[in-house]
Amino acid sequence: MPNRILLVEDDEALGRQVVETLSQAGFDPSWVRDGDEARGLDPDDYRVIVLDLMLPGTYGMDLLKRYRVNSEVPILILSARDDTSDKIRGLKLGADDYVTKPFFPEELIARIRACLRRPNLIDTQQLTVGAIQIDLERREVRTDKGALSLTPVEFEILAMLARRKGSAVSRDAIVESALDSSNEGSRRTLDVHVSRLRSKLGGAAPQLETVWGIGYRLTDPP
Amino acid sequence: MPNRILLVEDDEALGRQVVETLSQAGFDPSWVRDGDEARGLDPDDYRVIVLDLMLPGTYGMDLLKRYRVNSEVPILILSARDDTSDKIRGLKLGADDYVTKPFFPEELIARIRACLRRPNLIDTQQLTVGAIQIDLERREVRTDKGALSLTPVEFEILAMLARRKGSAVSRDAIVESALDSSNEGSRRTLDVHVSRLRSKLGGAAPQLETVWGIGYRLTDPP
DNA sequence: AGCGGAGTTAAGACTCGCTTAAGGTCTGGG
DNA sequence: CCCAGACCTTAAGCGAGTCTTAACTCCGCT
Repeated sequence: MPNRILLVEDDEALGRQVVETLSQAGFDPSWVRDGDEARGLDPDDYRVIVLDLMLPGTYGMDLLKRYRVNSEVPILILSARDDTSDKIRGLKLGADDYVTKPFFPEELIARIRACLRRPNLIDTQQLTVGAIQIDLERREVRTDKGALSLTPVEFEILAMLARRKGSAVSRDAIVESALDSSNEGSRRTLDVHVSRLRSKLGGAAPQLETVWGIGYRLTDPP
Repeated sequence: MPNRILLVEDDEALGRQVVETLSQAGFDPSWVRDGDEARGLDPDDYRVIVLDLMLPGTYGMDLLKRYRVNSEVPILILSARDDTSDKIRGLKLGADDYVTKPFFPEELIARIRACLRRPNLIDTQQLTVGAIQIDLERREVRTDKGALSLTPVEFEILAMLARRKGSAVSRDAIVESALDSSNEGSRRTLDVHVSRLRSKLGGAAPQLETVWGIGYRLTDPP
């Protein structure tokens, strides 16, 4: 029972994906599809609870309150990007962290690990990679030298790499997420953006590594 | 009589839903379907009044005024999403808070509880961002140079940014919350309002930052 | 060496946002 | 009933910021 995680998620596809990711990461996920079913469970049977706020039947918020009455288990909520009010209410009601949909599985894992490490913390959507700090909420990037002014494309590229910190990301994936997907023109375009990104990153530039034949990778310095 | 709530709502389905939610939450709701009927009741018999502004017969606004003449009971109004002007008028006439339709039952409950907790305060929230002070109840904005006279749209924009102080807010989100959503015409309209807002903000204008390609952000000065 | 992927630079096209000015609508007063 | 004022919207011009393309150079692998 060391790594039991409860996932409350009604979306079939997303649920399956998360369960698989969790398994691969060494967790032992239980997946419950609706709030009414989740209501009967004992939250203390789990190390972390991942809760989608948009649920049929018992609403997620309701469940959150219910669990918090007599349990201190870390609760991580999933919410839609622009539903700020829900996030706020969720955190006020005792959630420990939130992840905004859509998210990369790696991001969720990282947050869960963070929950386990230091129960009851964190509130801001910040990614840190070495000297690079990315505030997704403010849409701002800073290094030890201060804030950078990045263009939208540069920001997207960096954020994407940071979310998958440490893993190599293919050029195609980056192009698809950060550039106008309609454009399948020159394959040198990404190079240009990365080039400028590096020059703006200054001393932190070496963290943005080229993975030859694949794409790029953003890593912590040794 | 501890938790009597008066609900004035003409929509059958919505009314039923709210009544049920209120009951489950431990309140004792009375449901009246139209304004004329509600007019005869004594507002002080209730702890909170939930009032739909769109009513047949006596208009909701009328009822609101009438109640406010000789009662301090907290009044919470329901209004349609884009009916900003109604909300504004309602608050000016002494409503304590508003909930925008459609809403989650939990949200309504939370607001009612808030009303009970701090009678007549709810929307007294003052938002402060650097030198800018926003009084949501008085609908007044002041900077270190004194009070500003903002138009409804300008106020809405500023309030929205202030509620999400520090985060970048998309143009779409601002337009949706502050402008008539029916209008999807010129996308330059927001620019004009922001421009005028900045000039009225004077020295505090730099706090209203442009986030290129995204929207705007209101921040504390460093 | 040779090949192809990656980096750099500069130029042009394009998008985005700010401003000013000109209708248009609504409201309250005369 | 009309007028004046306040407000919102639309339009158009401008400047600045950003993206893409192309051409060339550089680098790593075989």
